[in-house]
Amino acid sequence: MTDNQVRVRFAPSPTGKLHVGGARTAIYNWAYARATGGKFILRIEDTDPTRSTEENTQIIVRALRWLGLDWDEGPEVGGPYGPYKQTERMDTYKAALEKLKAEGKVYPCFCTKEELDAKRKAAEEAGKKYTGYDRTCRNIDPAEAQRRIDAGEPHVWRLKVPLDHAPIEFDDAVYGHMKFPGEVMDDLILVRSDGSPTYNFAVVCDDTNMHITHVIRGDDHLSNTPRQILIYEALGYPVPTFAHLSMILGPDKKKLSKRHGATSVEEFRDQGYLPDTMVNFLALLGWSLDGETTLISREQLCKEFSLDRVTKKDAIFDQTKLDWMNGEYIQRMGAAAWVDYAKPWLVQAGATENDIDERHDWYEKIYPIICERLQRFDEIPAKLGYLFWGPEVHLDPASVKKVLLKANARADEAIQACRKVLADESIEWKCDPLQDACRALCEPMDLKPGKLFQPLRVAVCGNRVSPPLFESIELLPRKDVLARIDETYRRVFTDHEFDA
RNA sequence: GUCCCCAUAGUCUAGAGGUUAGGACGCGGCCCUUUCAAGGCUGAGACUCGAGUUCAAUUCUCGAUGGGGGCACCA
Repeated sequence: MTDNQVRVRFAPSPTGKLHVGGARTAIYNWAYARATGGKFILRIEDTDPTRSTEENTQIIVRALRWLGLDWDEGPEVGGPYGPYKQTERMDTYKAALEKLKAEGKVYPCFCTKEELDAKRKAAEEAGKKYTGYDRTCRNIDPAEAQRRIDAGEPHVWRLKVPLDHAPIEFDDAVYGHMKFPGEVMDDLILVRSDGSPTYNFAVVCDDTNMHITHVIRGDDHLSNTPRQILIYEALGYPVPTFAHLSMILGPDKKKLSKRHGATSVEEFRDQGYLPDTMVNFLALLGWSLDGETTLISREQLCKEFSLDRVTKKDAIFDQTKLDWMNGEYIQRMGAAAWVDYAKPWLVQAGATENDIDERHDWYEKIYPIICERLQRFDEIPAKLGYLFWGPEVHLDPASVKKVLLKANARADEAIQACRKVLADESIEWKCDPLQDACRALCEPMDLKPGKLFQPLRVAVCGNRVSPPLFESIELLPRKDVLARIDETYRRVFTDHEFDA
């Protein structure tokens, strides 16, 4: 390890999917490491056996990979300070506990969870403030304690917090100088009765052993920090720099949760947001480059990110802005990348994977007509389905009524006139010549362009709203276009299917 | 209850002891236009409140209010 090199970590607990708040924490850690030439470490905090699963670990790792984050040490890549899963580091916590035992800085506590819960409840009901553990077991005679341990009585190990400890102070890289009164710190549990370390204990051990220099994490840990500092002090370890990040809230200013809709990276991926969008959006939710920049590349982020421009204010997750941003990225991604990324949704629209692979060029021609009217990839089936109908047309009843059956619209005439032009094989099957030839009908027929083209649009695309008409026609085979027109004419004007 | 944090338009944010308080999303209007978009122009919209410091406070201090988080053998 190089002296003074920044070492940061993202330490998720695998109890669920990767939440966007966690994702932002990961991005900030990653960007900070990249901006400072430091190391970014991924550590899995799986000490809670009831909620942690290997499957969740994989989900989180996959989500981080999808976002395009890479770590220098951690699962899948290894590193000099492994293992990078807490359940595999039990011996290190045990060693730390032994050290504290030897120095008399911890004591065994035989109070059961039930007793503690009862005391807490009683205090609350009596209207008194609960001030933490009452230190009942702190004064048990050591010999007596040992006898009870030897007898197999369940016990936890608590930190013997120095009585009348001075206020605990530290400088947070985001919040500035922090000061917590020492007397509110109770003797927190370091090791549970099953021998496993608690979060606060494991984090301190790991961050020290992994030589973490900056702990960048959620604001919900701010109040834990003084407790952890107590542990650092007891262990005689150097205290890292802390940087706490504000929370991400839902539109109702409550902690972002399922009832607000999508909350996990995975869900946003499935809705058709690009990784670049997510990184950009999350990066700027609580950090700014200059107040002007709204679109920022990974490269720039990795170059310019700094902790001193992180805001302290909680941020509301605004999916409308995310939609806009994703649209911007779609417009910039280019045809080839678009086709590759759009594959699953194109298949939903009616394409087949084989066809996409074999006729990639054709699919790339869709991009120019759709890229500026797409914000999410999951809009593809609805917006591009008509390209995959073959000779059939799925007529939208409302569009038929508004455009084809509108009184005095002369839609039947318009359709037939356009059909004649489109059937003329002397006209090249290209957007411009076809469009020009159809447009030439306007004057002799005394029809405004809209009156001529909208009926055709419905007949070909099935809907009065669609991507550009003649660009679409060019993408379709002539026989299919004519078949659709014929079908529309028959159903609407001959069979009167939509009259009722 | 207690400890801690936060406070610029609906949202994300920039900002300085004296600014016409800047940008972006969204919203309104106009232009463009065969639909929808995109694009261009344009409009409305903010410093939570109350004291104090100061020639001057939205910016500094204190208080109030509002919002958030912690106080577990969860992380």
